[in-house]
Amino acid sequence: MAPATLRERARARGPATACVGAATTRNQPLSRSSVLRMSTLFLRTLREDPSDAEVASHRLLVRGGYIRRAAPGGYTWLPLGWIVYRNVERIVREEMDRAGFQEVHFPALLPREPYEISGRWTDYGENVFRLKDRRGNDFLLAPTHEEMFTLLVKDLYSSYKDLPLHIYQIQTKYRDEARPRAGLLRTREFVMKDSYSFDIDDAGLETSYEQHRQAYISTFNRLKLPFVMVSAVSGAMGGSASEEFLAPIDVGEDTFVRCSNCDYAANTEAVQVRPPDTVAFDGLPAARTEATPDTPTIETLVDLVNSRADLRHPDRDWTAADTLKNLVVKLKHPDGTFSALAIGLPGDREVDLKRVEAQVGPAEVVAFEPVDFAQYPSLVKGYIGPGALGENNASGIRYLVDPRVVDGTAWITGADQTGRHVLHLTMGRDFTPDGVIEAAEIHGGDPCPKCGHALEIARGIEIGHIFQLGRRYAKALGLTVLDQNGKTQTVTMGSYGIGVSRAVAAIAETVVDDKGLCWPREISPADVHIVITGKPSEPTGPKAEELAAQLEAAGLRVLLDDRVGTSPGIKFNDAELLGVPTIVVVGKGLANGTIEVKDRKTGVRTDVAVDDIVAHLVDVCRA
RNA sequence: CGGGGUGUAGCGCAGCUUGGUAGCGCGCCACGUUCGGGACGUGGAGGCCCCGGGUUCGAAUCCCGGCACCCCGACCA
Repeated sequence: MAPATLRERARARGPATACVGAATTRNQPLSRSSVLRMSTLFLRTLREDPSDAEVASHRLLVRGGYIRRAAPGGYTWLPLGWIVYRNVERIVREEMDRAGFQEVHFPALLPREPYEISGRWTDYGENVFRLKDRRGNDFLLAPTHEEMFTLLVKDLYSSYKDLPLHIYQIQTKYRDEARPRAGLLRTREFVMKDSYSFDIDDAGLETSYEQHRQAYISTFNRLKLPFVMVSAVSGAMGGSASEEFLAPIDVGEDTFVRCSNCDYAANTEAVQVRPPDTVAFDGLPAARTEATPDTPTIETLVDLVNSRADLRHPDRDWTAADTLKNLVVKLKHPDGTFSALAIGLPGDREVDLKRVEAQVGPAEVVAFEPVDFAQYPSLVKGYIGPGALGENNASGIRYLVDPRVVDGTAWITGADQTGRHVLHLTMGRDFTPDGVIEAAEIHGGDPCPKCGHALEIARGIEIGHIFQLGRRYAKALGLTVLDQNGKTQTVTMGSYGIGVSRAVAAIAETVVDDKGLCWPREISPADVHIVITGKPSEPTGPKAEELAAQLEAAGLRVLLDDRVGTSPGIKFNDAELLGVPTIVVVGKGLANGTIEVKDRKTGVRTDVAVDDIVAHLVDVCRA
């Protein structure tokens, strides 16, 4: 006699493994099996996209019940998400350990002092979460741990014999981001694996850096995360050589260039424009100042000089690239003071503030206001020229120019008088700036600094960053060791980070399709997702239970959709949304002795004989 | 921190212009039917309409002030 209600039927079906204890209303809450059961999993998939999620990883991780937003810039990991997160973390840890790095673990809550000494209590600015203890002492939630690692090594080591040393941690970091966004891609609390290397000399640092580079390459390969290694600038961390690992994905926040011909790739902030050859001054026309009425823009200026016979270029038309645009910005320094900076660049280029800030950091670039002009009477708005700029000229404002401005290049530029411009103003002969700055926007098609072929521009998610920090922190915090000669040496350091929680989102980004996620096997919450279809009275349920137990015994991780009364369409769609790489359907085919195996990624379905199914799946999953 | 958008049931949304019983779809609960691609019927539960002031006999709706979220900039793993 068939059980009367759905619930009784569910109970009647039960798991193949022994049901422990008294009858319950759930299928198997007390079973020791590690099979994940959809009937009891703390999971709710969403039929529709959440309205606040824009990027694919955010949308699908929420829809698939992997994460829930808990706070501005903070997410809760649900059971499936936490499994995925831990898989990623485990891979990172295993790769670090394999490289011979040793894991330690610091507090995230730290006192002010170390950061005060390194200068970052102020340099890090608003991005640090600061708090006070009951006595009013300052603390912070660590945004990164250079200081603590440095102090720890100082605490324990004092000989060159102890070096090199590589230590790392996997830690929750806190940054008070002005704008968290895109789900896990930019949060205020996130997990980072940060490593530090300690060496006695520069050659050692080079070696340590290279070791980390290799460890990162194998880590990202194992995470199945496509990446591009780009030259970078080191920002607030300080230091010299630095490379970023970017997953080339359009929703990423980093813009980078890569050469269409050679292996050059760089963050746009780090691109160094190759200067043209200098030109001898002999025979170059003398500079001349001309009235140029009604030329408020570069465009109108170029039109005017091209249309006036007396100003025309002898061989060709003038273009915006012949003009030298000068603009003034203010630098806001971490201590709250301001200074002015003038930038000169070809008129066909806009200023890329990110590039500027990468070079003036930790100062921030802010707009030069009309009130600021009042302080510099020699600056004529709209007609600022090299004549007024520079530390030795009227304004005294530091003047840096684009690398394309080399000796012998001639420019049309402001004459520091309203309505007047200078033509043929020649660098090195008529003016001398205080230095060079990479401020100009990089355009697709610009020449590669290495080989001269065209650059292309792409976007990426920063998943890793490696730096040669040098001695900045060791010096500030007094980390020294004695060398072979008994002489005190300041240790040189490297710092290396992987965004672990961000990597989960980056991986998700790279594996989405129109149906949902599709995890790399090692990261997936399970190896196989078994879907049971058919009426509860059919043998598909018990057969699937048996299969799940066999697969588990064979070492596979199983997610079993044992929900009763859920229509097959929902189960199929959920399976595709969740993205376990192998989907197994125990259903119709069973009558003919087959079970269907579907590859999530390719969609290819194979009917496999019941007798062969376990061996087949073990093969598929071990492949 | 600038610009734009949105806050109404767990989720997705309508209602607001023109003030008067808070609605729809999905999900959830109960019973029955159904069982290979987001099934059906019947009956239910669930709301500080973001918060605080104001106008009004009466406010989800109008006014003022906040806050939150999302997107684009600015800033960063």
